[in-house]
Amino acid sequence: MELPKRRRSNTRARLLEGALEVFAERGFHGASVEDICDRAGFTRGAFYSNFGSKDELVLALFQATTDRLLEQIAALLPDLANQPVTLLDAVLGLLDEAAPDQRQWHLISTEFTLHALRHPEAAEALNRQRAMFRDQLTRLVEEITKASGLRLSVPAQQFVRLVIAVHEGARAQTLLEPEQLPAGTLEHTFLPMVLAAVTWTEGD
Amino acid sequence: MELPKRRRSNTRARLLEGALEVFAERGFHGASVEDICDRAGFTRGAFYSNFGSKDELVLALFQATTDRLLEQIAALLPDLANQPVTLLDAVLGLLDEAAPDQRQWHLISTEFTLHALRHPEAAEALNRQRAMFRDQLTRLVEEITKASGLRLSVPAQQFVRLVIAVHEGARAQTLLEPEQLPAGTLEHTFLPMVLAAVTWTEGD
DNA sequence: TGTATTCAATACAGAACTGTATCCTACTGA
DNA sequence: TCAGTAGGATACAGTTCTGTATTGAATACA
Repeated sequence: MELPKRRRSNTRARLLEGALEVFAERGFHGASVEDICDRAGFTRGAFYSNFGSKDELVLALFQATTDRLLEQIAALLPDLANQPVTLLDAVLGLLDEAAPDQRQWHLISTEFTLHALRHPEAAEALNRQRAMFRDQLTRLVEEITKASGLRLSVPAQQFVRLVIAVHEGARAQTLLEPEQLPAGTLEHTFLPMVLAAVTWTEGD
Repeated sequence: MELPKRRRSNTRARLLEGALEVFAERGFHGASVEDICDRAGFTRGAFYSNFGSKDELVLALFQATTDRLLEQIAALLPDLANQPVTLLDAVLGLLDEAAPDQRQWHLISTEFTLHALRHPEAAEALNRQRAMFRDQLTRLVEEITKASGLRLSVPAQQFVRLVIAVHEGARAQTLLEPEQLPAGTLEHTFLPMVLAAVTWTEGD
């Protein structure tokens, strides 16, 4: 059973790209459907033959963004787990490389988060995504600790939550004051201390 | 020289209150001037005799919110510095008590932050406010450490930045998943480790 | 008491945005 | 080559929002 062959079209994808940019610039509510279409080089007609409404686009955009993020993580994981990098470098490197454009990613994901805090059904979707994300990181942490014969005195999941919290909190500060707080400063200054405190060598 | 006596009116203040609520519910762009007026119990006429535009209101709201926050901190500081609480309890307690409604405060301050990331002039104002806020916390940290004969191996300012980052990052996670991550978990689990690592007793 | 002033309500004009209905073009496959 | 169709463009109607002009009521002050 074959799927019906559909005409090749990247309109949808280009609209999503445009939306990503415009949302980052003006926020969800600040971006009109027309803004998005202009950016993508289409008219609103194209929009409405691909999406039912802006809300539907937001959902699709979120899904697409999530998929890409998880893909990128999946691609990065094997390297990180095998290369001789420290646990923290692996985790922090992943956080950075998975989202190349820190600024845009921060704007978009923060928008998503605000949206989710106001709309329970969006929160569910976001939480699922974030849970998958954390799970990936948690697995990475577990693999690396196991490989190097280390043990953690707290659940790896909890440690990952901390790393994410520090990373996101620090990122906001860095984006606001790039001069005063270069990217990664807080993470690299303080997380090693935490790691040292929760880690001990097997057989102790 | 006396200021000209003006008729007593709290319309402006009530509009600001309404705006705070509506912004928290729908975000800046999502809230129309009419929404705000409805919430405050006025018509748009009242709005436009008090503010020139929504942007002007946003600025005023930010200023008012900032003033109140700094006032509240100033009121809390003396108690905290003198009472026999630990350094971390003092700092974390301040962060919590200064903003009673965590959810609303998070929504509003995150909105402000997004706005600032898109508008340099707003970023300046926000950065000034955050700098004052950090300075207050830094002073608190310095007073407490000095009083208890402790020293820090990192600048107090840097430590404060970390606490804020963890607090804000953790708050986002907690608001999204209150069950999975009760408020304060990450802070109270990990920050003591950091503090232990950067602290030593005078005369060592 | 009467006049001036302040400020919120009302009424209105114009702009922006959304969503739909229709048209047009280019590709598809027989 | 020629219907059929997918899908983007165009045109339009309705709604919502903003900002201004005017009105009216309450207050301050002479």
